[in-house]
Order: sequence, then structure tokens, then C-alpha cells
Amino acid sequence: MNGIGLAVSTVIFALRPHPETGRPVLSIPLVRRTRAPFEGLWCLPGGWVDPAESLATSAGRTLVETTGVRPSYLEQLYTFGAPDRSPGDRVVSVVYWALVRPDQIGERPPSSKGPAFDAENVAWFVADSLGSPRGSDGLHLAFDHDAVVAYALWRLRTKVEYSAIAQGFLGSTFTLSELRQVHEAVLDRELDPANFRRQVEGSGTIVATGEHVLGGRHRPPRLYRYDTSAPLVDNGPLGELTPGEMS
Amino acid sequence: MNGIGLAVSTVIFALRPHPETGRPVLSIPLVRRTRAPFEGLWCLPGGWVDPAESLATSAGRTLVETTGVRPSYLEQLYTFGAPDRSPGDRVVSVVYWALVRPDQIGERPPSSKGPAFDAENVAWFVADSLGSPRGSDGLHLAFDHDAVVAYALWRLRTKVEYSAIAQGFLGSTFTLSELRQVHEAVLDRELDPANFRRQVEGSGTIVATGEHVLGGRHRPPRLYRYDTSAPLVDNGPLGELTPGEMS
DNA sequence: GCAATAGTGTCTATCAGACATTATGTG
DNA sequence: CACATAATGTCTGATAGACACTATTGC
Repeated sequence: MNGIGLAVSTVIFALRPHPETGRPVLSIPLVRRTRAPFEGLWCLPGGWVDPAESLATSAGRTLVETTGVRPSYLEQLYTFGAPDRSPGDRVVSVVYWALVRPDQIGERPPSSKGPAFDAENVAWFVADSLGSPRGSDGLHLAFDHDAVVAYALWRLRTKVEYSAIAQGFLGSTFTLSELRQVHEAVLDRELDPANFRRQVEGSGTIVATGEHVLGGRHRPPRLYRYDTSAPLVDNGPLGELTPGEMS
Repeated sequence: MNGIGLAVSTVIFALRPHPETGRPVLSIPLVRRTRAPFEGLWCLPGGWVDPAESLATSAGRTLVETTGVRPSYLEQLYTFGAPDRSPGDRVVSVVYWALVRPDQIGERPPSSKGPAFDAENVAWFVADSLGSPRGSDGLHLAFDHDAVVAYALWRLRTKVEYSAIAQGFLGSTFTLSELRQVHEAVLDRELDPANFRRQVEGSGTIVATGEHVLGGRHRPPRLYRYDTSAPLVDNGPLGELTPGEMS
């Protein structure tokens, strides 16, 4: 007990159509602050930790309450605790990062149950337009959230190259083309379809379902699913946090 | 402000002679608890976060106070916050991991200044004898510190393979043989001297000083130092925490 | 057939690991 | 010289990237 406020925040990633090009682009929902400090500025969704709930549960709860999205993946990122990061009383924030599929984004507040979020003050931003260093051009967020977003972006991009994290953006089955497009959107560069196929097939993380997708004006691609016996990501002895463990 | 206690703990690594074989082995200092809960059990050094100090400063301060060592490297590991991880009031622990050189280990409490640590209740343990899963054989620590140690060990071993973290165990100059022995002790396996040399020379992280070590009954090895223009480790946008930044 | 994407094959540069060889100090 | 370790060289198998080629659908 030392009079330090403990909060959680979450950097949420989704692939959404770019407002101009329409191509899928890494996007982050932010919340506009409606009170001091930093009133009017955008910041990460979050809130206080309830003494009875775990940190991950707290992150999952607050992000649903404020943005209406239900993530398919949630992982702790880093704890930010500089004494001056928030005016007034000391606040330490345990920051998580999350992935959501398009179908997990509630564009409207859920009508029946749960607290409705304030849609007026929630908006999606292209990830690459955020996270620029203090003092530079571009949109700047409240608190130290510029640095937080930059770090989360780095972690996602690093991790997509060696883990099966991309499935957080995909449904239960998908084509190799869809999986590749996820990687391309995250890494923001094109990948060779042939080499990508070899790599991901050789990794053993995905399994062909035997089904194909018909209807395209071209050869029907195979459907794949992730091998559920393989871990989603390599987090060492900690393991990953799946939605089931979140609450 | 939510009535949650905020603490820091640190997993400290040093290379020390194995109590039986005498060969350098990864070792961790622990503190014996002198009060409930878990009185008599060993646990990680740590303490409460002072509202005025940063998390890293807090970690650095508490580990010096309790064990007398001054680390050459300190990095945040993970924040552990399960509601039931400590009996009584809720405690969330931000855990750091640290590296120390042999000369930074104060075997006796510093005589002149600072609080003397309780040498009776501090002891070094071979890292591989710790971190075993709950319920299995072996020494078990207070709180959730078994899992904490296991995770820290995983992180150190992962990181030594792609970063220049080994310098945390070495002085300002060293031979390739010494550097290799650090890697071998951390990874607990032998490395081919020739291939190790090529890899580390090719990485560009070390520079030959031009000097040699004489006196051995063999060809005198070159001395190297780390290239100070290269970063110690790749922590993304956060960068590393050097001792200078700790306080 | 043509367009479009799925899927396979092949070549090459690079790199890690195994291991042979040479170099240079001390006793 | 013998010995021990330093330092260099060479071979090989695995792999990533570039890119050519074949397969299969809809129109």
C-alpha cells in the first residue's frame, strides 16, 4: 500500500480498410478524453484496476467498456511508471496489446447488456499515423501514449515474423492468400506468395482442411486452419493469454 | 488510487563458481523471508515502490539494499498481478531482471554508507535449481516467484542469442574466449570456438583493442571491447536501461 | 482461349555447424 | 621441442529470396 494509482491501458490492433486507399491497414481505436488532464486529446482505452480482478481481466473489461471491441488475443506489453507521466497523483499503467477480428468490432454500443460506450469519443486511427516521437509532426496522444503505441507496434511487427500471432486477425479457416495479406498489412510490405507458402507450410502451424473456396474467377484456393495443438505464440514459461483466460 | 500495493522485485543473474564443480554457472541471489507470509522461505529481492521514484530506480534501490549488489544491466521483465498471488491485501509486482559482474557483488555489507543488508538471510542459488513448476521436486520460493524465475531465465537465454547482453557479465575488455564462456554458462552448452568467433566478429558489436593478454602458456589472445556506438540490446523504441538511467 | 490467382519447381546467396589447419605464446 | 589455446580456412546442409513454370477455375 503506497498510494500509487494502478491503471491498465490497451493498444488494440485491427485490420481495417484505409480511409483513402481502401486497402486493409493496421488500425488502432483511441478514446477522446473528456476531462483534465489532457482534455480533448486522444488516448488509449483503459481504466483503473479493480482490486478483485486480474490485470488481464481488467484490461479486457476496460477495453470492451470504452470501445466495444472484444479481442481475440491479449498480451501484456510493458508497465509504464515514470513519476511525472501523469499530472497530479502518481499513476502506474500496466499496458496490454490486443488483436481483434473485424467481426469483433461493435460499431454500435451493444443494445441489450453491458455499459454502452461513448461512440462519439471513440475513433479508429491508422497505426502508422501514430507513435511519432514527441515534438515531431503528426498526431500526438495524451500522457506518454505516443511511446506506448510505438512500442506496441514494434512488438506486433517483431512477433508476427516468428509466431502464429496473425491468427488473432483471422477467422477459424482462411486461405494462404488471406494469411499473407495479414502479414503484408502488419509489416507494411509485400511478400512473395511462393516463399510465404513454403515458410508457413514448413512451420507446421497451419493445417489444410481439405476444403476449397469456390466462386473466384481463378483456381480455388485451399482452406487452412491453425493447428490447435501448437501454441499461438512463444511467451516462454508464461504462455499466451487467450480470451478464455481473460476473464 | 485503488488500494493496491505496488512492489518491485528483481531477478539478479551473475556467473559464479559452481559450489561443486567450480565452473562458472548462472546464479541468482535470494532473500529469506523473516516474517509472514511465507516466513522462512526464499524469495526475490524487492520492496515497495516509493511514490517519488521511477520503477527502475525502485528496483535498483531495493536490490542494492537487500543484497548489496550493483547491477550493470537492468530491464523490466513482466508485471505479476494475480489477485491471489499474495495473502492479504492485493499486491502487484513489477519484476525486473538484472546482470551483475563479479566485482559488483559486495560479499560484505558496505561499511561506510547506505543501509547494511542482512547477509545472514541472503544466499546465492544455482539458477537451474530454481524455477521448477509448482508441485514438482526442487526448491520452491515464496509467492509466485518460481514462475518469475523461470520466465527471467527464459528471457536471458533467449536474449543472449541475439543481443549484446553478455557484456553485462563482463568488464570493459575481454577475450573472445571469455565472451564465449559467458555464452556457454548462460546457455548451459558448449559452443564451437571457431564458429562463435565468426558470428560475434561478424555482428560488429565488438571491436579489437589491439592489445593482447600475455602470460598464458599458449598464443596470446586479442582483447576486445564492445562497440559503444551499437546498442546493448534491441528493446525497440524503449531502448535499454543502463545503470546511469537507473537513478 | 484468356485472365487471374493457386500452387510447384529451381537456382543462388547466405549462413550455421563440423572440423581441419596454421599460428604463437610458455615451459 | 611439446603443449595449449588462438585464429583461420574449408566443406556441407539448411534456408530465404528471386523468379520461372504449371494448374485450375470463371468468363
